[in-house]
Amino acid sequence: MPSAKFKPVDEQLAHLKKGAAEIIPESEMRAKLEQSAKTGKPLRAYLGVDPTAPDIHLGHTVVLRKLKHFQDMGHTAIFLIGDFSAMIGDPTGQSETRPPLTREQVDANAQTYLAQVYKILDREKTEVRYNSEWLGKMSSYDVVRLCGHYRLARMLEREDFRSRLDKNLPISVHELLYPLLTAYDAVELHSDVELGATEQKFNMLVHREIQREYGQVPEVVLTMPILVGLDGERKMSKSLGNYVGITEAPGQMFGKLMSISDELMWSYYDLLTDFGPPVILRLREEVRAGTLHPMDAKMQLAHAVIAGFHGEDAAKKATEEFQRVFRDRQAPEEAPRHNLRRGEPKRLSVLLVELKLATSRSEAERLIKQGGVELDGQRVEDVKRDIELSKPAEFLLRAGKKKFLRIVVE
RNA sequence: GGACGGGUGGGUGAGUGGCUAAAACCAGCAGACUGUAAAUCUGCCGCUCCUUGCGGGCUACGGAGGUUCGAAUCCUCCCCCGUCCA
Repeated sequence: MPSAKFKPVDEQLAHLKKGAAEIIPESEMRAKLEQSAKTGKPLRAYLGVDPTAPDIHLGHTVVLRKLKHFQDMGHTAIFLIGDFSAMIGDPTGQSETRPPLTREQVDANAQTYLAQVYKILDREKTEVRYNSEWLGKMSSYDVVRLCGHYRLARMLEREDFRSRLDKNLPISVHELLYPLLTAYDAVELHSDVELGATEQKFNMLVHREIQREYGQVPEVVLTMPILVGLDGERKMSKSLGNYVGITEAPGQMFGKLMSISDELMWSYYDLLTDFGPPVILRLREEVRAGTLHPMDAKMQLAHAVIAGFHGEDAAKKATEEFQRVFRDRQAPEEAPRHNLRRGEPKRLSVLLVELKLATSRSEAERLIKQGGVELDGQRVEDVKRDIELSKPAEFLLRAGKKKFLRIVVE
């Protein structure tokens, strides 16, 4: 007899599968959902993060959004901050040993993280835990005992370890501990489901086995694909500069999202919006058939993503602004203002540098030569153009496609 | 500790005495085109000065010296990185 508390199992499962790379094993996921429906007991789903980077970008939100799905369906979402394990360093995907973080770095990162996480998760319903709570208390004996539950050969099955071993690259012994310690998180949390990016798959599979060793029913592992960055090639990451930060201004986000390739937008639809698979499929069909312009599809995507972080109004405004500036090539509604004092006429190229619209005078002149500078909508042709600053005036300065400044001479 | 290989512009990476501000590719920027800041094409892509020119000056090939009319290129010492051996 299904509880009124939860939606039908099939519906839940379909929702959870959206965008997911793998559910391991899917049959157990279904069984757990059925069990929970029967008993009225929510599932405990958790996501563990290493607070290694202070800022969250869209790439991180993929898996957070999945956790939110569990939350929305009435299950318990646990956000686990790996403050202890981060000090050890996850070897995943690292070609070399990562330097451990200090306590201070970890704490600071954790705080910024949480503040941003609540843009997606419901603060009231989220159980936040820190794994130092239990890992910090373990004795050497406890650790040794934990290690006794896993075999070296199994550990070395992991691709990263294997390839490093093959290539004679160093593997620190403590790196082997990482999956085991985080496995203990799963034990401690009595988790039913663990979420993670595909690169976490190995770790999470170890977690299952350790849970079994500790007499628990193993969790189901749900992996999400890695979000490809704006360049369309590499994973989204801050260090590669191909990211959209979730605290960025709506206009900024819109522009960045519009700059992704037409092909990439479909995976963004999948991983970053709540559009259902049938809807996305239909959009895709329409674009292919030529009845929907790819630009429109992309604007809709940008709108949806931005609405999630900044609200419907801001998203709408960003959309209109984009159309105005880039599609219709008009001046933005509100360009940032900049006041200038009256004075001697000034060389435009010098002014551009002072206003930080160009980094050097050479660059400023280059920009003018290439026709990238406009004054009140008039392209500037003359590199030696001087700007009159002797009396009060106001004009709109445009440098390149994206930079506008309303200059006020007082 | 030993042997060998290597350090070039934001990145990869060519260049082994002048024609090299330094190939090529990527990234970045601009223009054109498109109802996109997609795609594509073209151009630009160290700094600076002016008379904006296939113009002048300065800075640049790990660091410091040296050889030379002239060095990223040759020599000396130093620093750093990688691979293999112990």
